[in-house]
Amino acid sequence: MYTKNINTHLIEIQDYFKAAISVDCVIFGFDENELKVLLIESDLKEFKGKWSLLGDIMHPDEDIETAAYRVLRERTGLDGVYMEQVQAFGGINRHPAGRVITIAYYSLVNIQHVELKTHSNELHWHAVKDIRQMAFDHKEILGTCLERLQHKVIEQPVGFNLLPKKFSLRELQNLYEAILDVKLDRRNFRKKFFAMDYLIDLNEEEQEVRHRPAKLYKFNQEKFDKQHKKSLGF
Amino acid sequence: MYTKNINTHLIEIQDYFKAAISVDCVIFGFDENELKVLLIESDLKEFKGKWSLLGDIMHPDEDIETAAYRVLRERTGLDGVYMEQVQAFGGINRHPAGRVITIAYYSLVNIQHVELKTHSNELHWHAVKDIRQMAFDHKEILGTCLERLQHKVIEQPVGFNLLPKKFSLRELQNLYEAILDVKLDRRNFRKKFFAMDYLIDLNEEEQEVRHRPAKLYKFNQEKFDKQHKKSLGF
DNA sequence: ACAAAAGTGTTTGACATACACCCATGC
DNA sequence: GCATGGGTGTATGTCAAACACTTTTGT
Repeated sequence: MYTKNINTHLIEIQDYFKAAISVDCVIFGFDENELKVLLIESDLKEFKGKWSLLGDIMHPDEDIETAAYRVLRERTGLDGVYMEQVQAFGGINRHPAGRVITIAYYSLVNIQHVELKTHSNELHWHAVKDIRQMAFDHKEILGTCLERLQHKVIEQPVGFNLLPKKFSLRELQNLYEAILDVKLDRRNFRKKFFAMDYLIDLNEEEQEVRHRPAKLYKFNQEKFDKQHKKSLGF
Repeated sequence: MYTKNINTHLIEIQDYFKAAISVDCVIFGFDENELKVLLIESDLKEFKGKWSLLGDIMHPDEDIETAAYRVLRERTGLDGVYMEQVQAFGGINRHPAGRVITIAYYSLVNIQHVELKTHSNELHWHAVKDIRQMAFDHKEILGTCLERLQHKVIEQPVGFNLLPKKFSLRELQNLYEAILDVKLDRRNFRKKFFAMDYLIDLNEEEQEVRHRPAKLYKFNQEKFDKQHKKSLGF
């Protein structure tokens, strides 16, 4: 028995250059105390009326991550935001047009910074927990990305990317409760974040609330980056 | 500005079906108290004498995971072993033959069960920590897979897949020390595993050691599966 | 008897959990 | 003054870390 191997035998490859690669972006936002995701209405007849992730075919001259950032930029106008590759999805019949393998990314954006392009009125933010059906295998992709985010957010303070620069501890807690779908104890939550020591007290307060205003903080990104570099052994 | 989107606009896709998808398997084994990985010598002129992961082009009629299992089976004769997708690698020039996106998997095998095929004398087990250079971007892929394994092994007891059915606690500890590249306290390690309660005492002992023989255990896979199902909400 | 590794318990500190009251503001 | 959420501390349990001596076997 002879085993073909792309890494050792080149000649036979050309027959195989027939697949398409796409990227699909799970763009998370946070608003009204809910985790949201940006979706577009599919206009494929196969998925009429269903919602779809934002994706595109990867161009021949860009690498995968570049394609994912391009999709994000084209749809939200944002650049340089938090993004992480999750995994590839490649079921044989996942796309009606042929064999399309998609690489899923999720990104965390400040929903206030997103200005939906005027030509994109078919774009909408959806509460993640209310989503029932989606086009393609996008429900599965969304589920996998959400799980990854849940894991990530308890390991590293990436949640700040979903918040405005200035935020109260209540907002931060609401965020974590929305992502993890749990209720958290307020005092213990505060203790944990103060102990982490990534919060900078801005000596400002909430405005226009009809109760005692909360103090505002910002995330100490520089300190986090520095400490994280260290832990990576640089 | 108009944004092409594979999920909504089909007509333009055909131009893009020109990429190849491959799978690359990081096949981990454990022997002589070292974490090993199964590699093949590359015979591409570009990578003469360099070592390469085991991979192959995905066939048009199989999904990605099937392709990965096929590579594993063809190279090791093994089936149904532990495997996990890690992520896609798709740098523009990562493959000399053209645009090849590869999906990386790692798998954990009992190295004693692997019978290297006779036609595969170019296959060798390498100690992970001794590997310097590899063909393609395989060093990066290996590194990413190792990190994923390190994460996984502290969350779930997947390490058993690397050991013989019967093992001593010393072997188990050596395994964890090799994977995580740390020294562990023997008493705390034993405590932790006994507390997990996934070890079945076989009432057998090591043979032919020139010191007090250790007791042998096996992993209670059924119990683990049952508890894990529960935690997934089934 | 000696070498070599197996086996075992206790103490300590750190961290997560649970829980209730006073405070500042707008109305 | 009342409704609303902001802000705080303590007690308890759980878990990880540190640490040294006895036991069993082969030679």
